Amino acid sequence: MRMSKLLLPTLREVPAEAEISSHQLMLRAGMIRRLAAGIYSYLPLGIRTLKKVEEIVREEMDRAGAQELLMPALLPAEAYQASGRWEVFGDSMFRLKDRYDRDYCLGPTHEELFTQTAINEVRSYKEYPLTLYQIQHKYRDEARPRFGIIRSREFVMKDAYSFDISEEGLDESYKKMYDAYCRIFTRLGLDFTIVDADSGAMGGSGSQEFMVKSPVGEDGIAYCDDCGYAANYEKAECIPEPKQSKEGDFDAEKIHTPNAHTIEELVSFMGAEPYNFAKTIIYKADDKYIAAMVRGDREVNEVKLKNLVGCTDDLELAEPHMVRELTHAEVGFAGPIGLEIPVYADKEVAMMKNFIVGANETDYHYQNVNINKDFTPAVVADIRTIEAGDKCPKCGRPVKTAQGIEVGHIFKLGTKYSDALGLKYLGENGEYGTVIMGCYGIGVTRCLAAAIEQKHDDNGIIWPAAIAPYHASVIPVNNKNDEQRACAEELYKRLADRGVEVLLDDRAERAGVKFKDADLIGIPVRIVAGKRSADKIVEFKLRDSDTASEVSMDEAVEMTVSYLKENGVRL
RNA sequence: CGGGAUGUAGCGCAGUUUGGUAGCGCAUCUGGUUUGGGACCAGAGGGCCGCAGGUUCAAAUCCUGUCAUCCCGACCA
Repeated sequence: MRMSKLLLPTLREVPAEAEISSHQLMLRAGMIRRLAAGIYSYLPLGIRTLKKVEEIVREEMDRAGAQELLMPALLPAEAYQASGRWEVFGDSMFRLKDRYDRDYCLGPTHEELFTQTAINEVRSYKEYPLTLYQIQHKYRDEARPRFGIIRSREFVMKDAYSFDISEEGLDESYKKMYDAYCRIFTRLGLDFTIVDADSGAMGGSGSQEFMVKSPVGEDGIAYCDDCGYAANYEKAECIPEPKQSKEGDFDAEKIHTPNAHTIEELVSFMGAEPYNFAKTIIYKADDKYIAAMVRGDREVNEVKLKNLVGCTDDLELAEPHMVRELTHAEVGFAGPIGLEIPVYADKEVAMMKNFIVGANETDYHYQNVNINKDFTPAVVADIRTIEAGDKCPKCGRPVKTAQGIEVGHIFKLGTKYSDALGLKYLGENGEYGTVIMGCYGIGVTRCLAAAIEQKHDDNGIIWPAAIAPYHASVIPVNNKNDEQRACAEELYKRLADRGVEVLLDDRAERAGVKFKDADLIGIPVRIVAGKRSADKIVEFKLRDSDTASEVSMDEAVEMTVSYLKENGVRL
């Protein structure tokens, strides 16, 4: 491709709308443009990269035995009404009506449609197992789109669904997808971590997420370098770690703590440590109210608590007026003693002695409180969020924590949708059985952002060769110099003949501009035709390296080809 | 949905406090000089100052409303 003809509107300055590196760089590199909040157009460079990711996903899904099909993105309401998700999705579903006032939506995910397809098209046990997938646009009216294409309202997802007639079959289908995902993300050049994830209200017997570690990731993960354990915060089991308590038998004693609402304020007011306190937090779980207790230096994990309580709808902090009504005190002075709602205490709280809690009276706390003497929790369980340095639940060594971008999620669904929609197979003895499903997603567009977040520098993107929009860039330093131009043209042709996707920067720009753009858009190989062009000596440089070498044109071609092949490019 | 911020040329911003001809840098176009890391000189084009009301002789500027965008939080199969 001649860059003089390429629609490549690079930006020198960082658009004000972009906060994180990948978003800034995708805008500056002329890959995407924002049309509305969370809705993006893909310019030539962007769609080129996106297609490369899609193609790798497609190849590996096909290799794993999955079959591609394509569902509509525009869906009638009935598709979701039978499963109940027309209501469940709530505001996050884009809804619309046709001219006859019938309800439609833009598909946020397609479990129902694939299940329905199996119902319509498959009858016999002989036709299972079956795994189907599509690469399709998804629509979710996110409460808060952000970070460019990392959380957008329209995005490309590969979603696959497996159908089996036994649990063992599901395990096999799941494993195939797991392996395919490993190959996909490896080929994409992503450094990923697989974590155990919460199955949550979906039930099911297992779920894992593929994460790219990044400070801008929206999910917290805990991992252990020693034994390989990895889980997201919702799933990571916390091993209680007793902290030194005040020993001895004391009676609970009310103390005056004016204006001390938070642990920090209490710590400075009383001169105690955060772990001498137990926080009591009032939650609203569906229509009930409950109290959660964790040690003062810990945080409640709301997903764990939600699963424990078994609430189906939302678990959220209680409104301040309800806190006042339930505790008879201002927010910040809640405690377990005399509280009339169930208390869910973290395991660590159960190990504490003579600790400090709110007194359910404004400006008062109790000290020397002891569990089962001064109050009895309804449930003792793991409800806190794991922290760096906590014991690894598998090997006991300290875990590390990181933020991760979720690029893939695989899930054993079980029979949730086949039960709801009536997906059965006819078995070999004429009996009916319920089909067991799995679902498997990859955030295709998100992978682009993850790759950029993972590898870039001050000058721009550093693409993994396998998904770079072009493999190589040939730059004649001075476009008006006939020898340089001829050398670049020849190199351009020879690389293209070898199957290399090559850009020729034939623009009437100064060398500096061409170098800056090549770096910004992250082309892996750069070959410069400069002063020695007459002798067919050119400069070879990799984007991911700061050294350049002068080589013959022949060598430059071979070096390019072998570099690309070594990095997963099929020429 | 709660909190905060911002809307002025394609992009980045100043101007708003104290109302009085709409500016700067980059980008774009023309001519010339340059040519190995975002050149220089000269010239040119480009604006419903987010939108709608209101106050005023006069509104980018003051008032009211509204819309949009971004950030923090809540939410996220």
